[in-house]
Amino acid sequence: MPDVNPVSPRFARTHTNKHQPARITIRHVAAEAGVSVQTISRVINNHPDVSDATREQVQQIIVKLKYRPNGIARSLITQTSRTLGVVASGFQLYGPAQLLTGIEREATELGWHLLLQIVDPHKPNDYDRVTSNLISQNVDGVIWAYPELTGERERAFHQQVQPFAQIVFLSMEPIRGSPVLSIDNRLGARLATEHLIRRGYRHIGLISGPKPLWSSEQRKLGWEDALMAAKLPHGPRQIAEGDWSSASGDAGLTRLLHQSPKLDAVFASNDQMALGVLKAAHRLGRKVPKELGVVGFDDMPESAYFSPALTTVHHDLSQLGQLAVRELSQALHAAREGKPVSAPASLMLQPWLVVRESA
Amino acid sequence: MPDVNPVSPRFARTHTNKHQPARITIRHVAAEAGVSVQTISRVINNHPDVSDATREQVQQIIVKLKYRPNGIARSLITQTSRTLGVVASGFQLYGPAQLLTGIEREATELGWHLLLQIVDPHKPNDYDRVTSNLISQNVDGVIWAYPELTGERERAFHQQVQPFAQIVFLSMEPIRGSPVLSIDNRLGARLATEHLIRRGYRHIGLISGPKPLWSSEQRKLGWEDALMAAKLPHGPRQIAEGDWSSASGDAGLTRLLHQSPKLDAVFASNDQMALGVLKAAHRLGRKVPKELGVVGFDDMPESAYFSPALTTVHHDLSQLGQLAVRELSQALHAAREGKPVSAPASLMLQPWLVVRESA
DNA sequence: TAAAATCCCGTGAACGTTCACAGTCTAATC
DNA sequence: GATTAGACTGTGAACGTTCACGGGATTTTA
Repeated sequence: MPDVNPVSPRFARTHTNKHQPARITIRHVAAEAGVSVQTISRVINNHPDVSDATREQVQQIIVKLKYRPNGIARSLITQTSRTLGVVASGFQLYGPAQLLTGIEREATELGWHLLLQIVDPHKPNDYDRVTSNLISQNVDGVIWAYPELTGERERAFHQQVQPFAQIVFLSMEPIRGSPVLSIDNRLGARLATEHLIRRGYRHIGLISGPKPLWSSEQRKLGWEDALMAAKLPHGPRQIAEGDWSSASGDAGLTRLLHQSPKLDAVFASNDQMALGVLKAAHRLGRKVPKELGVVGFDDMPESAYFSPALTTVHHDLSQLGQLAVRELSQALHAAREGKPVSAPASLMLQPWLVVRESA
Repeated sequence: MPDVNPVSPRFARTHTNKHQPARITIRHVAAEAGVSVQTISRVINNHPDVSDATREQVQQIIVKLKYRPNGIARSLITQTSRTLGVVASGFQLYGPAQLLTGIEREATELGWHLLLQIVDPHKPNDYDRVTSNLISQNVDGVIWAYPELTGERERAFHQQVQPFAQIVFLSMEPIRGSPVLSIDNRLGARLATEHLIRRGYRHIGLISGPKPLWSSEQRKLGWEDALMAAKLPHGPRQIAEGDWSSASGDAGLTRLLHQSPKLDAVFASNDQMALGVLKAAHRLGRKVPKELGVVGFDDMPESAYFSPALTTVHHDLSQLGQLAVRELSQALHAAREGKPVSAPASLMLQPWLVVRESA
């Protein structure tokens, strides 16, 4: 625990609410302009039924008084908060961070606010809390970016939230009645493994992600697909489960080489674990790529600067996030205008292989 | 002109949400329980003046009807949204992602919602948009985590938002009237550089972060501090400006060695650029640490797995984020209860050096 | 020229909750 | 037995906005 040394002796700024100036409301503006509140409302919402002269004058007064419409009051009456809920697992890892970046960018672009809800998988009640929060805050739509394998919780969530908000699921198995957008993890893993096979490697191990995640499972399946097609071995002794961290990649390769010494290549389910693999290989004296082929998954910007530069699978999670917001936004606007709403479509983005030095 | 965001370009509110079941309100619960709405309100807010029998019965009905209080209506009357605004630059880089992780964790822990506002430094009007959004959404407090050097925009923001919300600034120069929490970047950089000096390196270059950022500037100053104290050279030819990316670290070292061939060590202002430096050194045939000492800044989890393992400066931005939320939360609660509020204190967290193989 | 349409603006209600206050009933006190 | 205190519950207003509707003045159409 680092020490926390106060730099200045506490700003003693007595901050009593009494000094806070009263908030400027639409009524103040109306009074100042000598018109009704409804007219002000029409101006700030760009409704046509206002004369140019009045509009001009009102706008000046708005600037002068520094009036800002109260979004809360507006939400209450319009029954829409212009907010999207995002359920995610945090953004420390590269993938989730990319995803959120894309979501965030597109959301501000299209004028949506974001209500972030991070789920702690270790707390069993966290799903309830998240569900409650989203409903309480009247979100118009939800992006579920927390991909568990079972789908049970997702279905429960879906059932509870669906009446209030449109939902888009990200990176998980298909769910009845709601669209799912995702990367084709299975294809990506297959491409990676096929590349290793083409390069002549014959005993190809897998460092998988955490078991309960759908993306982990899919990448494992892709690895199996390739090995089965090539009639190469793919038993449980060739698999080590990691947790996405470099440390787990290092430990994984160590264990794998111990279990099956003939191993000559590894597909790591993300780049950070691949980095751990490179490190372990170096320590154990296995030259990459000569004696050990390594392929990762993610294509983080850093991967090109590993030694040796990492061959990996590129995918664009930021784009996936953008698409999710766009689809959701379109569906919501359509719903608002009473159009027959076609829910957002499911889709899968295709990853591709980036060949560098490690295989 | 403040951004007066319209709710939507004229929508025909057919409002035939025929498919959507009407929302369950506090009135439904009251009717079902045969009591007044006020009693329901008291139950959901844990007010004491309710008999145990009534409370029990009401709670059952709440569960039965799946009633969720409408946070928007509540915010309107209580004049508090239980929301903190976070102004940041995105979370693609390690530092900001760590910071947001800490903020996020502590916020959910203490029951605050987060309204994320990402500023695009290239759009000049983005500050106005962010300010408007924060005020419109009635945030109770703001964490400003976007550290520019000038402080001009921050001061303008401070002036506009201060009447409505308590503000905490992160990682920037002190601002009159609001607390600033930060890492001691200057100290960290000095520690890094002093270590290089102790190890016998004499021509020590700097890969800096982007100019306009306060943290970049501070790290540069720390580097200068150490070199000046040791009476070693520290001219502009020893500095290359990067953009935090590995690519810029690579390019930076290349340029630096070109400008001053006697260079025998580099302090990179973050670990990702340090990775680029390691790569460039490898390509140019300079052995690390023998012929070139390298120290980074951040201590990302991956840095221990670089080759060679990176000597770097450790700091805990996640903790900084947590502290920011905690301070803010305390100040806001005190203010709510009408106590004389001492605004959150400014403080600086101390980083420390982690010695590995690269220096 | 009368009727209809258009433009512009205002009025009262509503969204779903909490606040301030006013009550009623029972138990305790003098 | 009257008074007081305490426990519990209800009433009407308010938060700041938009909605549905109404209506007068002006212009267009029949």
